[in-house]
Amino acid sequence: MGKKGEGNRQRILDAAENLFYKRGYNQTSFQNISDATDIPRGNFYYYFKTKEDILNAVIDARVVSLSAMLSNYDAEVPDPRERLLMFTNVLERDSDDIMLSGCPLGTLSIELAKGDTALHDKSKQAFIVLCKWMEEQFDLMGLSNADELAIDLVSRLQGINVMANVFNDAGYLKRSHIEIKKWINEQD
Amino acid sequence: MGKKGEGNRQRILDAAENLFYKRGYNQTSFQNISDATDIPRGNFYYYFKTKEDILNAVIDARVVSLSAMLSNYDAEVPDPRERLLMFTNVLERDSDDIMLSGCPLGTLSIELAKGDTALHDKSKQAFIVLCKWMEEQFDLMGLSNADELAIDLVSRLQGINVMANVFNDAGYLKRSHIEIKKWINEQD
DNA sequence: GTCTATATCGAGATAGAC
DNA sequence: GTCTATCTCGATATAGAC
Repeated sequence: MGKKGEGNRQRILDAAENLFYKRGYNQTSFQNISDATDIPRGNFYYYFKTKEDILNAVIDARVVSLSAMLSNYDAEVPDPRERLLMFTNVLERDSDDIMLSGCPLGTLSIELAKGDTALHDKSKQAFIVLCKWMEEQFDLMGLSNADELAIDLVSRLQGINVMANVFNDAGYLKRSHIEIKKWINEQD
Repeated sequence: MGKKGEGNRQRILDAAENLFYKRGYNQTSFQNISDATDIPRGNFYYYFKTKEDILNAVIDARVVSLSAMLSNYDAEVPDPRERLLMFTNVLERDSDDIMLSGCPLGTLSIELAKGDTALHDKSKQAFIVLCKWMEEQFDLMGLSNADELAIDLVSRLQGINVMANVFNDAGYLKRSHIEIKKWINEQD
């Protein structure tokens, strides 16, 4: 048999991650998560003390999965510039979701910035991981202002995601990704 | 004597505009607006049929005030490039609010994108006004791809605002505004 | 571990007195 | 026009049976 409970915990986490993204954290109810998992509301409290606990666990899971993805690039792709280009390509793959719901990291952090400070701070973690990784890549490319380039790249990507979300414009998204990749190739 | 009621309507609108920005639309209650205005909850329904009606009126007011601001630039500043630089300077003036609560237009649209479609569509209106105006300025500057430049500029500004909001970083905000103004001056 | 029933609260909205 | 009292609903959270 084994740990069936951990399976339930993971299912709650997966459903919450998706719903927090598609509906927003505050607009996602336990009922929504229950409907998506067929796990009754009351059962959630066996795995998580509060709704905030679920959010913290979701962010932890995101940090882990993002870190794993980036480590994978480090292992599979020798050239740091190629790694950055590959990251941009992944965003292209998710462009439908981004047009509908924006950037998973950005929209969550923006939502939480308007509420509790502790949750907003927590949401920064994924951004910090991403920025640090990009800084490493620019550093490996021998660029002196790697920290500024990293935040500039994330900033550009966030801007693109916001506009894609506001206007639901696929053409703009496609064009911008080309521009971003051009920009990455120009840095030296 | 005159229309005291319209004064109340305006006070509700002003308080709602501020609270929707600082707390988010969904996280702002009638009680919050009541506390801010000293107008009892029940009275709101004399001026607005629903909470969505208040939001629609807030967005209408923003469109009017943004249009007025831009028309004022058109009247006061002859050079279109100077107008764009002046717009950027205004954002600099609001940088404390942006670090705390993000871009008033962007964060609202992002929040509404996760819910009702009609409200999200409504929230685009301010963006459309802004993009059109910027397009006009680039057009007056004799640039052929004015439409793309306009959305690129808004995109860059949105990215900056997101990062400033996520990281509460004043230094980044200041540096980015310089870069943006450099970019505006480079376009020809 | 799992599930049902329920407590408690605050939300948007309404009715009607003044 | 203004204000109070109240309705209804859905939210998070808890208690306790199985």
